[in-house]
Amino acid sequence: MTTAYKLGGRVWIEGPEGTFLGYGRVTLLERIRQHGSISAAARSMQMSYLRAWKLVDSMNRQGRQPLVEKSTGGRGGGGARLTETGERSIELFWSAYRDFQQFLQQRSGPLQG
Amino acid sequence: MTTAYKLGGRVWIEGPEGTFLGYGRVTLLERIRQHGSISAAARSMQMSYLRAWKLVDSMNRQGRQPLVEKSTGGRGGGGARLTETGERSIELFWSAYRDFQQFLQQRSGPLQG
DNA sequence: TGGCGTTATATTCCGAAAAATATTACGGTA
DNA sequence: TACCGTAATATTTTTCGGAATATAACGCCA
Repeated sequence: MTTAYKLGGRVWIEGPEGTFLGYGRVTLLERIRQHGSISAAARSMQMSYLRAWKLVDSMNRQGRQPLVEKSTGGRGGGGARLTETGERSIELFWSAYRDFQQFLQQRSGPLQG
Repeated sequence: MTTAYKLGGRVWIEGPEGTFLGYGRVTLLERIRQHGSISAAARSMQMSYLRAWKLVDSMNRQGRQPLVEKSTGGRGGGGARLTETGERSIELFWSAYRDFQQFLQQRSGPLQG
């Protein structure tokens, strides 16, 4: 048996200012849903709060409506939660992502180098 | 009319040590064919010779056979030319690349965010 | 034998991106 | 009013990949 090559790749959804949704961004959204705050979500995936905040900000600015609703102060210091748009965005990306993975799988077969 | 999102992405062919063929690498191969040397190819695409040399080395090591044949010294200082494997590798990548572009195009349509 | 332009390789330098750090604002609660 | 943990934002520090620089080896030719 000889070495097998395979097709690799990445996909993302592009918005007005570049990347809108990608693997990392959507994973972050899911963590926010799970943990209820940007900071807890960031911690849970070894991401700095600053980076997470910027990603959320970028997504909120590019979405037709905000994907994440944030509140500051109050009991627990505040938090963040997904909007309906946020939920739909997650689905939107994973759907395209799944199709892409299938494409990669199928297209890896005919790679006779 | 609302803002249109579209699907973006990249593909590459993976070999034993990671990326084997990608857009930049294959473009480099074509430039080597065109110019007859690694250094001239690199210059023609604003790439440093060092970087170009490393890419060629990586491809040669990962291919079943070398993609680029190099000679040192002599009239003109030496040079480089594509092997038959190199030619076939270019085709191999562009073929997958074209299919991927088509996938992106088609899959961008159903992006109703 | 010296010159040329290439391949080959080591080493230093640099800038941009990421990480780390610091500070302020916020608004419930005790 | 003091405290807490968060959001929000500015600033400094670190890291790391690429660029730049330097040098040797090679082999033909004048």
